[in-house]
Amino acid sequence: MKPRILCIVGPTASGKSGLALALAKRLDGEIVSCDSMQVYRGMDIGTAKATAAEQAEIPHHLLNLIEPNVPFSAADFASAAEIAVRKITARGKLPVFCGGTGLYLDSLLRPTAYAAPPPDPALRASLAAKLEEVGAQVMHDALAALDPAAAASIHPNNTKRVLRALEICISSGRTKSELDAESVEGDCRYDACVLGLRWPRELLNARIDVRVDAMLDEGLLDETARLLAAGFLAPGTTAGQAIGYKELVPYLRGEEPLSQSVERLKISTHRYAKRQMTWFGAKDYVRWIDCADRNFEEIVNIAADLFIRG
RNA sequence: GCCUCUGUAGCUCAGUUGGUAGAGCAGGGGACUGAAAAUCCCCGUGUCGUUGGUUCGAUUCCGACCGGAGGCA
Repeated sequence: MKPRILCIVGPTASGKSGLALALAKRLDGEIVSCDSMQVYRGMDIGTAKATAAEQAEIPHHLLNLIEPNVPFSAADFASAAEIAVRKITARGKLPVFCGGTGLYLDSLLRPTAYAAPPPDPALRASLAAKLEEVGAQVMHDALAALDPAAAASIHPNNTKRVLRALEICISSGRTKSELDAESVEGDCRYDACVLGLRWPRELLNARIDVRVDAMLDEGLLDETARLLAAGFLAPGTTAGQAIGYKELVPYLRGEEPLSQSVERLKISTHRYAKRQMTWFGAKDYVRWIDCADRNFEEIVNIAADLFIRG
């Protein structure tokens, strides 16, 4: 018998955290964050991390695991999440996953999809150097020679993926497309109920704008300045790619007015939300709840009902 | 008041030696199998400020007018 888990997904600012908290209370659960940025310490306001008060009410897992300059991957998430689920279910509680990092949830729901070898930092660095030297097209041609199927599905400009596929071929001696073919749908260790929160685009963007302003009121600029001073916002670092910080750096450096930085932050977040909707929208394991014209109580009831009925 | 520059996509601007126009950003759609808040792909008709004139044909040249910026008084 697979353990049951509940997962709340959706774009940023869709209300996942509030819903997860309410459901955890109602269903006797504990929350597991499914968010690539909330694992980092010191990134609180900008990642909309659960507050201390919320964490005191309901236990939260997978927050504040590491410093912002430490790499973390989907597979790291999957193994940490399995440990968290074991602990939670051992106490007789329900694991309630909550977060917008689709790849991380995928790594949990489809574990064999991550059977490829882990990243090899030295190999990765040498491939990156090679890319600098010969250009994207030559790297893509090299992949086409080793793994034509993978090359056909990856655009030459998408160098991150081209390099990852090359890395898999070189370090495992097998092709990425072979390994992909071995991954099976429905191999999840859990009996997962995945609920997605959906909003019309304009309403969601308006919610995002309100939330960005609220984050600024809560001290996002100070938080950003702290990360900047600690050297965590350099391009290429993990924190340096988090939305909510990199957009404010030009203002903190005196290069542009605050209003302009804030505008860019809102726009980046709109675009991010759109990518999340595209990702989750393509997943057939998500059951959607339309949030427009419904109050919080109704949404909680609908979600609880969907979970209880299975 | 006079002179100069300027008015082209939601924004910033290219451009057409006269044959009705294209980039970046924004916006829309999509992909994603160990970096994912990342990375990448596709999508551009807009009274070319208004109005007369020249012309087979004007957004392009000329005039007037209306905005905007600067200069001289």
